[in-house]
Amino acid sequence: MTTVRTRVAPSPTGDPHVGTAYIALFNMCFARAHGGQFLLRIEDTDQQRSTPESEQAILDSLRWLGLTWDEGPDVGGPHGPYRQSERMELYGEYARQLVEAGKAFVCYRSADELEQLREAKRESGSSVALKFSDLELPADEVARREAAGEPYVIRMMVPEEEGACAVEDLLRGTIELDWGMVDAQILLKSDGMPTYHLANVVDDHLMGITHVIRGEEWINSAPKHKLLYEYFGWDMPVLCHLPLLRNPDKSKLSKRKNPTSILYYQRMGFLPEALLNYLGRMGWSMPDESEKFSLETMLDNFDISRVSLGGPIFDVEKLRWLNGLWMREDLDAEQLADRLQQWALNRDNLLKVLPHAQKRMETLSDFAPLAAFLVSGTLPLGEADFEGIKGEREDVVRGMQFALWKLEALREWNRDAVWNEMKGLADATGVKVKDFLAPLFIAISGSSASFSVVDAMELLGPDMSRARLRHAIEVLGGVSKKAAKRLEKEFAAL
RNA sequence: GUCCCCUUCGUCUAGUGGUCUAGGACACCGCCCUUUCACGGCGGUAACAGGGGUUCGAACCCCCUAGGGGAUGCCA
Repeated sequence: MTTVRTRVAPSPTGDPHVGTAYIALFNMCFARAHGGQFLLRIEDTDQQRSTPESEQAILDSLRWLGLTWDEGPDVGGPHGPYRQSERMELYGEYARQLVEAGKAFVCYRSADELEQLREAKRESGSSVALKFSDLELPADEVARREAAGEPYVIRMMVPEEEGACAVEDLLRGTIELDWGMVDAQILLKSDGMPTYHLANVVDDHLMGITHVIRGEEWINSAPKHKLLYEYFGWDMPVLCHLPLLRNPDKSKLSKRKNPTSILYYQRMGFLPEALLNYLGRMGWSMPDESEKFSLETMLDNFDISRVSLGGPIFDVEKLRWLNGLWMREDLDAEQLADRLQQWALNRDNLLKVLPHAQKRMETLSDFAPLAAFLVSGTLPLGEADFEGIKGEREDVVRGMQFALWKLEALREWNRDAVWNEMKGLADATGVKVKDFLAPLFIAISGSSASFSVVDAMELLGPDMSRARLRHAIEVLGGVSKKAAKRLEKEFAAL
């Protein structure tokens, strides 16, 4: 039986990434096309990242898109069968098993030492991979550190002699990777949790995974995984690496340069079926090259060999066109009315907005212009909109860029948290809060007369708020690469 | 730096040795429809990264070069 799974890693801010949905979609299609199972696995070896909320957000987003998965031995998530302590025990056991078999070793090296070792390797011009022979400490030193209770990790043994590891990829054929580039990968971190590499191999074995379909960024670690399968004596699943979604500048799709959160597209008013359809067109085509197709149609026609290997650029323009097609062709007026209500014009949403609007209304009709910015996507801003703002343009842009960076790092999105960040920035840069907020007003609401900007940001949510700031910065001429570097330094110094 | 992957219009792609003076879609431009704007219809501009092979024949196979991306973490 074909069994595939997608590993879902929550981002630090909990945004469900379109790249995750992309990989999940292809996993699901592959599994279904082979009459197999499609499982989801939430990655939670890092407790900092993975909270019940961030896990839930991702599952909800995937469900919103219309993806479905099977209940496997472990689908992860906040109520998954393995909790942290159990996971520690499980992976710890496998790691110790390898140590006993001489396939892994305990390493007491400190971060500083590692830094020095790598530096020395770099200077000597040889490859930078750290092997057992580089890391090995004299027995008495090991004993000393052990007695002192110093933290240690478990690393895997890797071949030290010249040679290459041949890895089979479903789409690319055989790939040869030099062992010289592979270092003694940490399997178990000093906190007792496994790294991706160990968890990945162990989980996949336990889940009975037969095919691994993942992003191209994993090709280089395939030798480690292959070796682990050999060490454990397990069958290795078939590997298949999908191309990476790209920004317009061709770099790996990142939120710094592009909205990447599914929530953003949701709030922007894209239909889930259109977004999924678009993702299905990234690197893949229907046999008849049709542009618009449902998930069901994709499933019926799925053939992994129709994946093209060049990294596709995520083009919002084409997504918009496709979304328009879906709205025109697949929804009648009744259904469109329902969609609009679900999307924003529902009672809950109105009740959230009204407390801010009511004071500013004299007639019911005042509502629409007042709230328009909340149901808009990208605001039609121009440089002229910022003319009334005090200060040099350069300083205004800097302030907004700083605000954007602060907001990108913000874990919890609410009025007070946003306010604290903004107030903190204003104080740190020696600008009056009022003046600091003025351009943000324009960026967020398109006008200087509106709800308090922090209230507006709370209502708008993190993704749309950040996107508007980004847009405003662009409108004001943007930040060049050089300037960005300088600003980053200044920002770090705050 | 080193290793790996990738390379067809600006973008998404079709193409798996002859049917390719390279097809479709988005975007752009023009025309038609229309009281406006959209939608829709019709048409247009626009690509095989470069160089060597192999072959009767190469977008397709091989090699080199270039460009892009990724990896090089106690992140995934």
